[in-house]
Amino acid sequence: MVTTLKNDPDYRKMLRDAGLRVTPQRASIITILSETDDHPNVEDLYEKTRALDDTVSVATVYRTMSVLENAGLVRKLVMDDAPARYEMMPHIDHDHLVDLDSGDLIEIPGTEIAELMSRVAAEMGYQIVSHHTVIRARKT
Amino acid sequence: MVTTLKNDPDYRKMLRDAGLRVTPQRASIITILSETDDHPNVEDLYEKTRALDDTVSVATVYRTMSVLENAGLVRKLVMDDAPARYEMMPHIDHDHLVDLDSGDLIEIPGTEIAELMSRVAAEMGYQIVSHHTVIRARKT
DNA sequence: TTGTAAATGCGAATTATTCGCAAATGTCAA
DNA sequence: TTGACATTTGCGAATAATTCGCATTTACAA
Repeated sequence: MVTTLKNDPDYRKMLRDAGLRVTPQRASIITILSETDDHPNVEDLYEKTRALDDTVSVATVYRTMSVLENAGLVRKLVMDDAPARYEMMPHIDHDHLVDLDSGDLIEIPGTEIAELMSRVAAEMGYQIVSHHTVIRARKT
Repeated sequence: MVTTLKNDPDYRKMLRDAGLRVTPQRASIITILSETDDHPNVEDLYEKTRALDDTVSVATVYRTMSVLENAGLVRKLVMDDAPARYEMMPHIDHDHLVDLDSGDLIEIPGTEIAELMSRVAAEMGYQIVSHHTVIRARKT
């Protein structure tokens, strides 16, 4: 069973531009990840994608995330004590905060932090490729 | 073989204040971690500690890092694709940058980034417990 | 000094992730 | 349109980091 994919206008181009083949599995996975507004881990992603396209395997989800991360299309959020989570690379950058009581992962709006990091890195003679910031915090 | 420990004036007090027992294994591990200026992972730490005190086991190194992290005495640096690394909680906060070409982990001097994060978190109604920032970058 | 909860070592278990390989398939050039 | 061929895939086995279970030891408060 492979239901029709909601038409993401760009995923084919995105893949092509990155020199990657457009496979049905990649299309399904990207569709799911794009339509999700939380930050799924591989297991979440695998289950949701399966409901749409039962030709995907867990290994392919892992491989796809890895390949898309290298292409700069996906961001991996490395957690302290839980499997990694993923999001489509946002056009407007943001960081992440884990609410230690609820376990929720919240996006921090605004680009201030990323901008400051770039500036500081530049002062040290570096250009940022990616940054993983996870702030662990509690409501005051 | 347990050679004499270099006398760290405070580790006993640190542990006591955190409600933790002072064991020889903890003393050895803390001594090693305090005297190291790089950011060892558990394996590094285990090997170096062993040379000083062969009563420690890997499991205890893991447990000690976990317990000290919860007590706020040690910071865990979660890496993207490598085992976690550790440092004694610095008095002056700093962030970390991985040089993607050399693999080196470099400390970013200055507290600007941490201060900005606190401010932004405060605006969202949160108080930061800890933050793990690893910037991946390349020399320009 | 002693009773007891906490900490330890050992090795087995768990969990996330990667890998090897044979089969399938996307793409590009003719 | 058709091959040719490198890429990608599924599967299950392998690996690597970390945690756990349990019997034994030990720190330390009383």
